[in-house]
Amino acid sequence: MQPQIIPNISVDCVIFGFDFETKSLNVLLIERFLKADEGNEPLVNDYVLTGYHTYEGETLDETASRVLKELTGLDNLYKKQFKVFGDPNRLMNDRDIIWAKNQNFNQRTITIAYYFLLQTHEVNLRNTEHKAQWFPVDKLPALGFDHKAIINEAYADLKEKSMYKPIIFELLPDKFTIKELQDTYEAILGTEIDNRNFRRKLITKKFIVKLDEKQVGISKKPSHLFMFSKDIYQKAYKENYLINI
Amino acid sequence: MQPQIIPNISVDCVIFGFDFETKSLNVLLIERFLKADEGNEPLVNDYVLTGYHTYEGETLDETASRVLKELTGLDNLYKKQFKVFGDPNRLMNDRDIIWAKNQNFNQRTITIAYYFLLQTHEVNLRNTEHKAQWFPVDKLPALGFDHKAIINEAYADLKEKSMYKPIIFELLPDKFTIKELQDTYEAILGTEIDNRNFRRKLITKKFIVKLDEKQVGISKKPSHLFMFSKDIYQKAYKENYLINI
DNA sequence: TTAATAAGCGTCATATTGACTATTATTTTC
DNA sequence: GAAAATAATAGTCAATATGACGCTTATTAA
Repeated sequence: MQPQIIPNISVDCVIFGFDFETKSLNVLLIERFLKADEGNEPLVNDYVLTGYHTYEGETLDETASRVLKELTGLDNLYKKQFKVFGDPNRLMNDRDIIWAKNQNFNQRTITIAYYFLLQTHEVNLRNTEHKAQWFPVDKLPALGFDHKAIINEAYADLKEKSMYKPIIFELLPDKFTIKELQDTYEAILGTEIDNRNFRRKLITKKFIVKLDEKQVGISKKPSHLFMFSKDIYQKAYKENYLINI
Repeated sequence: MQPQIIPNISVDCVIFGFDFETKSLNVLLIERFLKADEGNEPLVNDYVLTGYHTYEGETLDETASRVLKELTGLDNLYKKQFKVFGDPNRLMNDRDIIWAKNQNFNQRTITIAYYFLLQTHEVNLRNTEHKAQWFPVDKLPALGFDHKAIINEAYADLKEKSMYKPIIFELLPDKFTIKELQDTYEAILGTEIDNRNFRRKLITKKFIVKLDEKQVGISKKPSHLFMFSKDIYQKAYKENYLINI
């Protein structure tokens, strides 16, 4: 028996993936398609975030994790509930009205938006029944509902947090090079960073731990691998309130 | 005619006020009271945040502003939607069940939590029809529902933001002394700060503007007054992405 | 063997910080 | 009206961090 959904409350998930090939911060979107009656243009043909209604008896965090798992098969990713979108007319552009009519929903719906962080290669797109695809966060396709706004707010939050919290490591593999770390920062912040100063600054942090390993299978000089120690970070910053406005 | 409420969605407001007399960050709470049938102990006698259901046709931000205005008469304060509380059993302790029965609501309700920032003396408590009262954020009374958790999350968010954003000025009068600014930081962060280093650090910021005015009606050496220039701040930080983990 | 390339080390001037000492401008008290 | 008390404000000094660079080294491809 299907669990009962709460019709006016949903969760939408912005799935951010960092792609090390293209050094691009991407968002995972699914296709929304509705064929026209005759041989005309499709009525709806755009992309949306993955999301679904909350079930009775389920927490919002559980809804978000369930929705993520259904699309990607993944669990235990960094998850952040960052904002609620509840404007009365948030589902009111033309395509959305056609879509809503087709899907038989017409109530005002409030959506709790989450974002998740991972690397694009962690997701096997062929496994998904939806047509899911990665898009660079700065080259998004036409989006349904208010999902463009949701993505932009998620990105703004991620950008801000990445400047003062070690959230960026959620986008990196466990073992990474300083250059990869820098690439990720540059992609998120949209800036160029001097490589030598960046190295110095990061390598001197105690929570960036140098491993006894080097990159393999790389042409050019192979780089050392590092890891992020959450433990050391938390110990160091527990009692350390600094004003930095 | 009354607007229609959305029964399973509400907004709760954490109203933070800084009290310069006691140098304490306070929260404005309203009394929740339900008399017992006989001369017994009251059935419910604790405090809650102010909050109410969203109306159809109203944005969540509008709900929050409306609720704030009803309690305090105030408008245009700093407002932050910081988290949603939607656990299925969030209203399930004994007193809450009694209260819910008395008020005829029993549905799962999801609440969107906001916090507001102001100075305690801006609110005239005698004007309010509810029994509203300020409590220091670290000395809260017995609270109904999950409101203790909501306040703690709001405080954690405020604390974090105050370290890297100029949010603290929302708790201060337009014209303030450096000592008042320091007191506010110390109260929020719960730390002691060296007065001389703090002065130097803040006074050298271009967005802290020294006025041609001094405190009046004070014994001891009167201090200069300063103001915060949002304009200067925003211009300076628009293009200035710094990693500070 | 050499060229090419990215990794990684070093330098220098300037700015910021943390920990203190000292001075100044007020009001209250004697 | 002088002295004491108190808070505001200025200044010092060593250590550390930053921004803007130049240079060396390890590796693979040619």
